[in-house]
Amino acid sequence: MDYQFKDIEQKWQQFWAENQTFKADNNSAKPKYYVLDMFPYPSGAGLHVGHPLGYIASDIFARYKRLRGFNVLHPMGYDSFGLPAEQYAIQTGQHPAITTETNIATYRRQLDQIGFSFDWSREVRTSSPDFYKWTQWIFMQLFNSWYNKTADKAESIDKLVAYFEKNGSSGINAVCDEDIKTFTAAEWKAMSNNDQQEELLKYRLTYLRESTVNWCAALGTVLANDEVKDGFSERGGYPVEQKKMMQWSMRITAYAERLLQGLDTIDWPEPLKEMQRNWIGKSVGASVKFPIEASPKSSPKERTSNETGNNSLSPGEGLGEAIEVFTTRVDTIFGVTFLVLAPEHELVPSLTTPEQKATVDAYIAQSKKKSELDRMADTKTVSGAFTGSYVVNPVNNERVPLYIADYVLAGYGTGAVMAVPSGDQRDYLFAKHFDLPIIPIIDIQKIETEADPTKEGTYINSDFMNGLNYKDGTAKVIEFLEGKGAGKAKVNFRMRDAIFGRQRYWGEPVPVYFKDNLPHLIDEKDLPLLLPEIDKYLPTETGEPPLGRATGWNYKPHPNPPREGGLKEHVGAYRETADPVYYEQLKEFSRDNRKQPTEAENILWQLLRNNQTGFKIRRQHAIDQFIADFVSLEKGLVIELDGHHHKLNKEADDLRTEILNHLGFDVIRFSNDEVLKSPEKVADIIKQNLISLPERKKVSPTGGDLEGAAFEYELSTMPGWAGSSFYWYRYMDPKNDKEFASKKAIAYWKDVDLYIGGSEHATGHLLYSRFWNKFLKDMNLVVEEEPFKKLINQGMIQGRSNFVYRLIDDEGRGTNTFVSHGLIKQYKTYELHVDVNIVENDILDINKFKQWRDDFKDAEFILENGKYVCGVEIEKMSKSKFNVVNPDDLIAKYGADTLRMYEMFLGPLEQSKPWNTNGIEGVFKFLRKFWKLFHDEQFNFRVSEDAPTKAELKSLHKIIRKVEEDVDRFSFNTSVSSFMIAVNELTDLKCNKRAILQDLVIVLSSYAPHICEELWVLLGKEAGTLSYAAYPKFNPEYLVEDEFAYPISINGKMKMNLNISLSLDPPAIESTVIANADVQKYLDGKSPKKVIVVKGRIVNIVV
RNA sequence: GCUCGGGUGGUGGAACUGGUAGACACGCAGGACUUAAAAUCCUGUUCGCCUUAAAGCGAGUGCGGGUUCGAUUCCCGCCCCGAGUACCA
Repeated sequence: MDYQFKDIEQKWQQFWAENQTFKADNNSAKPKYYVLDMFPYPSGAGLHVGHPLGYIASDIFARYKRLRGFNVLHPMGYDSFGLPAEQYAIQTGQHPAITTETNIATYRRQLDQIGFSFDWSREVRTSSPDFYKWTQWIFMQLFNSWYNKTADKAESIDKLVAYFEKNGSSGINAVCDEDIKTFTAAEWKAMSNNDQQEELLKYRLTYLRESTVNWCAALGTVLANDEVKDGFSERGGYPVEQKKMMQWSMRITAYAERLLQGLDTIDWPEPLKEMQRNWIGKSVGASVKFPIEASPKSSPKERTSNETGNNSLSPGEGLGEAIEVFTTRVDTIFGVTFLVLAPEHELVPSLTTPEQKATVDAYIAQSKKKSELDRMADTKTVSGAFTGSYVVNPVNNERVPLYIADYVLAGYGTGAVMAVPSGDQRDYLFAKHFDLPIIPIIDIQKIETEADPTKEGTYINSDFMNGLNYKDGTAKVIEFLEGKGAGKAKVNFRMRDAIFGRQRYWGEPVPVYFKDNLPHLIDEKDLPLLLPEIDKYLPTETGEPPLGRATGWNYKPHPNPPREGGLKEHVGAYRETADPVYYEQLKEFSRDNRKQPTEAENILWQLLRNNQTGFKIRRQHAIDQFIADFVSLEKGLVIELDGHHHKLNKEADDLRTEILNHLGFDVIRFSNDEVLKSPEKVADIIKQNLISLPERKKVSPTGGDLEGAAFEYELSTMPGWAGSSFYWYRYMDPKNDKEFASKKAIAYWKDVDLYIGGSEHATGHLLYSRFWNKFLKDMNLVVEEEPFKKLINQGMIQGRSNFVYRLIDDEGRGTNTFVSHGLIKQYKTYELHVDVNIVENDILDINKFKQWRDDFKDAEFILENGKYVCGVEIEKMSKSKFNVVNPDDLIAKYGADTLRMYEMFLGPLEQSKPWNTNGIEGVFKFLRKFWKLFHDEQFNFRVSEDAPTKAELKSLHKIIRKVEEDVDRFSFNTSVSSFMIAVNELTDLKCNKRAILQDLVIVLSSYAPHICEELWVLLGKEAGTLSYAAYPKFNPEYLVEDEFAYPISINGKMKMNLNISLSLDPPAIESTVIANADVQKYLDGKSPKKVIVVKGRIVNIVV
């Protein structure tokens, strides 16, 4: 039979699935090899031909490693939390879990038909509770840890507490917030528990703090720095503004240095490492304090210079009395002629003199108005304002005027710079603009037209530094500043702590509840904290995140220590945690209220009492800080009756409803009039409501009885990168419900040996993953410092768009006539994207075009040479450009083996390139040719048992070695070419010998697994054994030649080839060559000056 | 601006540590088979010149220079394309 790829591929895909051929074993004597792909977000659009590129490469590699005797872990899963499913949910009301499920099914189908050797028994999904349980668990470990700089690792927060108890805060060397308190051991012990918790939060590796965040109103969420590009959201391109919000953050900055150093130990593409280095942004310099001149309100003129000296504060006296700057050129400090603060700097208001207030306020207002983008685009215009205040230069006690300007960024360093106009171009321009002095401080500096940042030469105008060079000068000035307490050497990082909350629904809930406004972890036993159901995927009316809509979603802390005894246990739990005095008061109010019901209340009560609705209803019942008119605790329904005055009170009522919602109650309201008019109708509505409501899930403890206040959960969810920051460990032991992966599994698989994915994750996923990995290492939960030893970025596959050209008539309207690309210069036309699937080799299929869209039904064409030629452009592959090529179509036409090989054949894996289907025929022909080697003219399987010839063995062993070399350096495209060469050679040799073909099947099987499995069985082997066959051993003897056709060049120009025995030495070769008649002809009587002979390579004659 | 990639036929691309530039494939042209088409097979295909032909000559890896017997490969300067990043003090 001819090559029937459809049957063959289906058959083997089914076989692999049924026999779990690629299931990896956690117990194996074989060496391990972990090949990982960046798992996809399952989007609604499905896969296009760009997606599988990396998967094919990693699959070839994984299959190859199996042949080489490795125990290969090659899993796949889905990063299935994320925005698109949620946006879709907002538009359609479809639950994101359903959308996600559907999309995953499509992905799975598409992946399966490409024939990947994934171990599907290990599939993970970040959105499934048994996965995100561990995301939450790791979050808890981070919360329970702090970073000990002395030990240079994360440690348990208990250790910090123990230290505080013993030594107070002195001597602690931690990565923490800036506003930490200093206290003694006794003071610590005297603190209330809440105060202690508040202080500890400043040390925890994940913490809650008011931070400036990137707020994207359109998406309704904050975004991480890496999710913002040029002031717009990376997803969707919506504007992003800076906003202060209470936010969860991860103290990734604790790991800045280790993240930087680790880059030198891993085999990653240099550009990617460079991106991470830039992102971390380490700069070595010094921090210097410039004391603020006393009494900024008095006019500077009133003081003498003598006073200035006296008034200068001794540095380091405390915050607010000096301005701290960070500089990488502390050696230029004698050139400081002004200081500049960011307009947002917190000291600006207090340092602005009354005379300057109007100017400063105007400037701040103006710079606030400028969008982030304007601010970046407009780097030429100099702008700023004088505050009226002065600071003192600590090295020479000179008065230095203090300005604000938006070229200083609040977010970097201290938000303040010491300006040295002679050395910094921005400072130079600023000084020119405001007519400030420019002092040269290095002898060779040239500052007539611009700043000169040179480090060469020696210092001038620099007092004690005069005459010194850069290195000595820097050391000297730091020594001076340290002696005076005015500064010290400092390393600064650009990287900020990562914001860890999103005001979104479709993400991991944060396992935290609030008590007295302080966050507390839920009990580990209560993991996973499930994502609750909500009615709409939108923020609440009060602007809370969508989780605020969840009813009955509250945390009940476990009594501590646990006690037996039903209700009383819960009462006790509440009493420990809530304000008992207030609650008692509330209960009294309730009792009073019950005695004095309004008319409406009374009428309704008669219809609700004694389970008349089928449910127990209480009246005037205290819940949290409120008293509900009526309530069913069982169903969580609060019924409120509003008098007229309530209308005036709408805001307070809404708030109350909101809080009750948080506590798990639905609220329905009736007016007194409604009840008085038809009480039965109201009672019936209440009954219907009760029936339709589900049971309240969480029964919350309160005082008097079981119901009432419980603790609110955190309402943000985790960001998209949470689950992907450890998922590679979960694959090692995906079903484990005791640990995220067992110690044993981690000890065996250790880390990822090869990781393939796109470079778009450079500063997001790949940085966060390294951070979590280092943390897990510190906690002794994993064994390697770096998670991904070797990483390869596959290039982007761009789309190749085709265009047709529509003729424009005299009135400028589009006609229904289309002009071929070669002729468009002679006509007035405009271009239209045309579906690339109805274009072949840039020739439009006119019939398909007419069917493509209704309005083209009667299209006419102006052709060239009888054909309609389309225009071409390289663009991003996207639906709207009609240039998406779907792998399904190609598989249907050519099969998966052809697609796999063609994607590799396209060019080097790491290079970006446009997709072009033009060459795919060649690969398909190759596979048919390969198939034919095993078959006779009538397609009967026929393999000879004869001994192979030397030429056949040579072809085989060439390819054996080539594939070894190519796979090792991830050069898959060159292997494909070599396979073609091998098959061409064997076809020419008419080789159908088992001794050759059987090995060839093994070698090719990682690239084209289906056809090889089929031939393997035809060769009489057991089905399924090919994947674990031994890769043929390369024997160099088969490649040894007796002769070599030496290229003979004269003065470096190749003239001819000469067959010479390889046994000859260079001198013998030389004489053979010179003696040759043809060579003599070229020499034309001249005698050679010099002859270079490289054995087995070349002969070059110089004349 | 800075950092990192990359410029090779009509196209995708190959060429190991400096040693026959253009492998392999697409496309194109011509031919065979066929009533015809598809499929398949064969031949040619860097450019220019010369030639009936065989053959020959010259140029050529973005541009200009250098090192070398010999450079797509190494060095210097420049141009262009792509990616990342940006008042980072």
